[in-house]
Amino acid sequence: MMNYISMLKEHGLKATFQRMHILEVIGECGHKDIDEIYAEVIKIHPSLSLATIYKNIIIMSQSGVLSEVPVVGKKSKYEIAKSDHIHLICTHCGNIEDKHASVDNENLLDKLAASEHFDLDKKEINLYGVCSHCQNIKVS
Amino acid sequence: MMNYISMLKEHGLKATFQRMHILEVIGECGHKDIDEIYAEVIKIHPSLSLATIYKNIIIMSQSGVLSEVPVVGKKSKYEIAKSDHIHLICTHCGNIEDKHASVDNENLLDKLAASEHFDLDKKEINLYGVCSHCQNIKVS
DNA sequence: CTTCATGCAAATAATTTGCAGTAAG
DNA sequence: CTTACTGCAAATTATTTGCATGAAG
Repeated sequence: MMNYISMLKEHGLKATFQRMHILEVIGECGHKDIDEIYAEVIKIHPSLSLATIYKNIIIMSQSGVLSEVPVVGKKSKYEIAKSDHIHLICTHCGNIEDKHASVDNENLLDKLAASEHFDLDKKEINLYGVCSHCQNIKVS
Repeated sequence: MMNYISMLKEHGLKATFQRMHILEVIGECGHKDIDEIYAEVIKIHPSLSLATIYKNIIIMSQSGVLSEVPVVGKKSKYEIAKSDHIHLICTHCGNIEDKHASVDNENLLDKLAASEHFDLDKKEINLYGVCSHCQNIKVS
């Protein structure tokens, strides 16, 4: 269980109930877009406005509390910021699963960037396909 | 020089002047978003409407003529569809450069997907950072 | 206290749609 | 010819903003 209060304060943001609720939803549900986050959050905090969601998703992404996962053909999803990893994105159900990259793999990308004199900040590896769960649904 | 006419027909789309102009702009300029594509296209075809750009970007992406490159914090860019490759995305100037992945690297991702019983369709590897060009600008 | 965050409503921007007219095959 | 495509304007959806109020530190 993460401590969202200190996470926010370390990034210079006040720990409001609204932010806590947004982080709790994202922390539990994984990768969700703005509308999904809003739909979940108002269940536990009905008066929270959509404008506040927008403002906070933006400021928390910029300050490094959240990270944005842009997805082909969909609205961006958001997750609690963490070390680089691979997203397995199901193009059938839209579900996203995290996979931590092998060191070998990361090194290759680091080397590529270094050889290009590219000051690498973030590696985004998104794998699109159909998850095993959806393959079963399709068959039946 | 690619043949956009046959490219469109192979995907079941009529080869209109509008589509040809959109493809020419994307082919020459590389990765551009909707607004940039529109701004370029009306230079050579002033009557082409923004709605037509939208309709065509969508249908050409769905049919596999174009592919969408979603970018953190920005509107998606579009490129002529080609084999999987790595994008070096400069977070300073926004420029995107293509790099073809080493076979070693691709295999690792293939294996990861296979071990998860994930029916892999598209590998998206986006490297975000500052390109060598922008590093020089920042220093000066 | 003092500053920053919220919530509303209103403004703006982005995208989609319907449909009559046109062009492609 | 026939079907698909375009362009316009209108509708819809998405996102941002200003400002008075309220909460956090």
